[in-house]
Amino acid sequence: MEIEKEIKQNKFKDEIHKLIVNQLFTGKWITNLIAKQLKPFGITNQQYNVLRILRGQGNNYISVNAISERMIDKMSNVSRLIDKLADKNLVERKVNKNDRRQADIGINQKGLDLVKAIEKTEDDLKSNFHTLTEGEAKQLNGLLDKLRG
Amino acid sequence: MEIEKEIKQNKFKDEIHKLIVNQLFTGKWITNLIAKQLKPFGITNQQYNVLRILRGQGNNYISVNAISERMIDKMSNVSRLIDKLADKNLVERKVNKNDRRQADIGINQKGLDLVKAIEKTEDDLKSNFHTLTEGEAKQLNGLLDKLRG
DNA sequence: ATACATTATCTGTACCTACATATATTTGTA
DNA sequence: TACAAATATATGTAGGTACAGATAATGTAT
Repeated sequence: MEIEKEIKQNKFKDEIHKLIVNQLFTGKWITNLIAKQLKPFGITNQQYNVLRILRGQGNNYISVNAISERMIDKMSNVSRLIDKLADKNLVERKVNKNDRRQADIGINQKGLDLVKAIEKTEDDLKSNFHTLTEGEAKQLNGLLDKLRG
Repeated sequence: MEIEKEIKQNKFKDEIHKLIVNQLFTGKWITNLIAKQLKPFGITNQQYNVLRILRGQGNNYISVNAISERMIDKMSNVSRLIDKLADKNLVERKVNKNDRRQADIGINQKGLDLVKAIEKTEDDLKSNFHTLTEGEAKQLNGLLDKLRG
């Protein structure tokens, strides 16, 4: 649906203003789709983002900082996200031997199993995105990259 | 910058997966730009969204529900946002005479002055978006609308 | 070796979000 | 008219965000 109808605004000052609103709205739309996907698994978007980052590291533990740098939302409070994941017994945390300030984090088997289970529902999520052709998706990716400069 | 570099991920499963991440990241990027713009004025993104909606209604008061329908983030808790705006003396709230369940909200002079002051900083915000031509912005808007179906 | 800056993480606080539930009022209907 | 359903808003709670500041360990310049 056109953004004008989504928020009942029939006129924008200019194309940039419309783009800002459209972009925010669409980001929110996707966030909500993912939240719904994750809800049955008792996990939040940010927690899932952390788990996937950790899985991407294989058996290596990585620092809180390294996780931050890889997150979609860099401003997430990773310390407390890790607390939550540790409470749920999905990740392990240990003090780095060379630098005792640093906490190294790794995903455990339970965490890996959870990510795998969630990934089985990926098709459901992706079905929301079949409105675009592969070419259009590429074009959109290019424009977003260009937008951010 | 390419999304791959922004989050240090060198490969996505497919174009859709990349698009999801890119879209979320870009939404967050804009949200943060706006938050920075608003910070000196002591107001949050959602509060600003409500104030602009109210200003768009001229001298008419509108219901909490009507505000929700016009918000970028429909899930915002408008009741409590209005509480905050009323505490800051930027809006007025009165019970609807025909339907006493309904709260009608309107912006006052102080609120209008604040919106006006913030709008004077719009050029700063927009300067972040000059990476795209007018045509590309239009194209991007079209793709976003199409994405959501 | 000591003092000072830097770095990595954690904690405190105010605000926002998502969802469930509560309260008050109005509407529809037997 | 009475009463259940629907509607409009408000509240409670768990989690997340943004930012400031605390804590502890490490690095560096003298």
